Amino acid sequence: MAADSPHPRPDRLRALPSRLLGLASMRADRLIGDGLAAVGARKWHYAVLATLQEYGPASQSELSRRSGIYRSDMVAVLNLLADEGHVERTPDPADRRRNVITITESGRRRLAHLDALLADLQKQLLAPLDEHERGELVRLLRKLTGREDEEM
Amino acid sequence: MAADSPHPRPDRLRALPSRLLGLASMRADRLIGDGLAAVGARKWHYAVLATLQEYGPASQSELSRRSGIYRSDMVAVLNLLADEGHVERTPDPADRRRNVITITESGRRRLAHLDALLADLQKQLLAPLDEHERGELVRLLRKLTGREDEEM
DNA sequence: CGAATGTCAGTGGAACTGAGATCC
DNA sequence: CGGATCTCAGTTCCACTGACATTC
Repeated sequence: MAADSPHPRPDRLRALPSRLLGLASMRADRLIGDGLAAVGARKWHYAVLATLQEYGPASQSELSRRSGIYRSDMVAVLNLLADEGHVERTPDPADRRRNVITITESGRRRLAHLDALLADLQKQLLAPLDEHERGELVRLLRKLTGREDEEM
Repeated sequence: MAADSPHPRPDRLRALPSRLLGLASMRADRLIGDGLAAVGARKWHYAVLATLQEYGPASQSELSRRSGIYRSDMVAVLNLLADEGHVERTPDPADRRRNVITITESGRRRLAHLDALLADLQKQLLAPLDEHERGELVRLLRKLTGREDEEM
């Protein structure tokens, strides 16, 4: 435990915000990823379904911008969601470059299911924090990522 | 928190702690990664050098446990650091399975340099937060990752 | 023409696994 | 012998890039 330098800063690693963020994020990813995998889903599927539900039908590029998924990767995600019947991909008659993506009834049910699951997983994730601290953490993270002014 | 009602609150994605953590972590990774790359370093190199400085010489397994890098990946990191002369890898006479890793003078200088760089990058990362909020964020993250009780 | 769209192939980093050789 | 250590090969996942044909 004894450091060997004349002025040892104890544990610079542990105090590094970037490192703490990485650690916390990795745990969250694991928890959420495992939870979703248990029902055969991935976080991207949830992201797309939720975005569709909240913003309505959209082109693939719009979906990309809104959900943060690259439009190259969006293709595979939509292929899967379409195969499962959670989403419909139809050509846009007004602009033949575009596909219009629409959530289906099956997709809505799937989303509701995932919503409940996600809520439970978030609870597990934030278990070490009390009620006030959870709110604070979310507030700070939103401020940090430049999203504090967006309406909830 | 998460609404699963027929009238969903806008932006469940944006409010998801796991997602905010991921976003913040990704930005931090980018910022720190780019900053370190600008001087030809990677975060693992810093992690290893800092761990050596604070805990003293150690075997590769010990280094792995302390820094969180997998044993398998540690090999490549140490190869690089040894090539650059920042670290010495000598067989342990007491246990010939082990290598004893020691930080060199050059490694100490490198670490000091990276320390200054890292401090600046953390400042940039936390720029959106005021002084008190930065402390709070670190405290909450440490509590979340189960590190709040370790001595600083 | 330039710009946007959907698609596919591929890169690079990081986390992780498995196995083999060596040694306690 | 079981178990730890170092090493290498390889896998999986993710964010990201480049290129291409089509359409506006």
